[in-house]
Amino acid sequence: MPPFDMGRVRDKGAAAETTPCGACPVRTLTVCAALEADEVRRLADIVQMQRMEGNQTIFAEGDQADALFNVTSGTVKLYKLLPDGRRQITGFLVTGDFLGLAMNESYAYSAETVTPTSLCRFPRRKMEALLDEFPKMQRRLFSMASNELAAAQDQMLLLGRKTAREKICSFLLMLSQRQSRRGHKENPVYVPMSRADIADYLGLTTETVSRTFTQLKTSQAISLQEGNRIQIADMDGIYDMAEGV
Amino acid sequence: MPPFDMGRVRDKGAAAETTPCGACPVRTLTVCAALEADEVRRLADIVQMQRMEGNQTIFAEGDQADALFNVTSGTVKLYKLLPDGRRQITGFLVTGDFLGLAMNESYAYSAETVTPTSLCRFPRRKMEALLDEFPKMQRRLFSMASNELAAAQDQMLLLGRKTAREKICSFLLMLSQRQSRRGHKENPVYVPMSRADIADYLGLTTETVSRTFTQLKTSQAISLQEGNRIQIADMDGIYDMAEGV
DNA sequence: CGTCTCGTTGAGTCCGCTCAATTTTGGTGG
DNA sequence: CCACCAAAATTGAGCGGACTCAACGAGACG
Repeated sequence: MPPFDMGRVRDKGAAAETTPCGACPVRTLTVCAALEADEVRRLADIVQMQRMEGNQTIFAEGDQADALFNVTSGTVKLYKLLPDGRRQITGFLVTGDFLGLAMNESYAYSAETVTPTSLCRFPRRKMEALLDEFPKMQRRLFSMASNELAAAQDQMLLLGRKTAREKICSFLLMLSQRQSRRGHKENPVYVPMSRADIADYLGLTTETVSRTFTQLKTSQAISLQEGNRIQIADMDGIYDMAEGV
Repeated sequence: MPPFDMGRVRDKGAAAETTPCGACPVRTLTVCAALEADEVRRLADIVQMQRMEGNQTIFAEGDQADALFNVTSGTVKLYKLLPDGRRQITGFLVTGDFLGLAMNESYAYSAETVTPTSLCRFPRRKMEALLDEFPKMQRRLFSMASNELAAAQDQMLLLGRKTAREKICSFLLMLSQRQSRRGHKENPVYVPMSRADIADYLGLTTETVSRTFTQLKTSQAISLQEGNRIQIADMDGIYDMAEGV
């Protein structure tokens, strides 16, 4: 056992922690991709690596927003709560995603890890100073925010107008497309989150999520595999069902 | 009748069209607020004023995105459609709001006027060139995108987890707060959009919207006034109902 | 005055929810 | 390696809130 174990022991890419950004394996996926070598070094000066287990709170809605994050591995969920405990998950972040786009002085949502996760932590003030220096980075961040906004609108369409089956199919396709954009195969789809998380993301209950998976399984459209993976057998069918065709 | 009637006749602030930006009455509300006088002049060089009646299409989802807009008066709705015609309105824009935050090469949603509307139209390429020149403006736009993102998350909570009554109450409060932020009274609330638009914004049907208004009216929480105005009689009660308390 | 659109109201249905009971999974210790 | 337990997922039964379908009323407009 090492003298300190902030979780680094299980990180195969631990080199990233000693040379924080230059050797970062996910740099091309994220904000940092916009930067030159010397700019990356400036970023490395202010960044702190952070590793967390699953189901840990990163920050809570209303907390003073004094840091931004970049997810370098793992999955994170963002959510908002109603006073009586009803929860809406507004997004799942994966490797390369930026955490902290929507915030003023305080965070507008809570963030929790789903799986064990590595984060780059940027103190907010220093980050803002850096943004003023590097318009390219600012631009990149703006473009990411634009994409987020477009995704948010898709999600509104889903929540407001789609049936349970359409929601589940859309969800599977979203995960599939996301992992293929990240350079993985589109199939099988890795689904690390619980039924409860899926339900709170899609505006359903865990029972309905479960029943809908069963239906899709029975109709041979998908098959559940080990390790939280789902094989989409009938990709075209799922596509059509996602839009109600 | 004037020789040309692109709608200007009904615009009391028609001066804005002759000195496009310098004299713009809503400049402090929007992107342009970030700019110096000489920068505003540069912006004025590329802007076109545009006036439209109600229920006109500004652009459609999938159209090539070659312009951005600023709403200088009136109300605009943004929406997405499913193949079978189901519609989700993702937002209502009013005076000072920026139109075109979420887009790549093509628009991610359709935009239609609700009431007669004035727009500043910015050709996209020229706008992008200007953004590179004026980081302040870029920054302002980023900050607006952040706010939009936070609002989108609130809307997801509403769509995914709130009941019909909670949705209607939240909607009224949103309109009330928006108009008080614009310097108007918080009450009565101006509601220019149809029941169908409200329904498609809240993920309900027109019948349910109508029934819920009737309930709130019956319970003395609100009263409908002439001119599409709604008086919130029990502001605290509506607040509580908006969050299910 | 007739027509058309929009909003309201009523009656009945259904999809997804609630409540409850199993079954399965994954982690722990013997 | 297996037994045990708690947590998660699945399945069942019945209910209810919002939907569908339909009728009716109220303005707006020609």
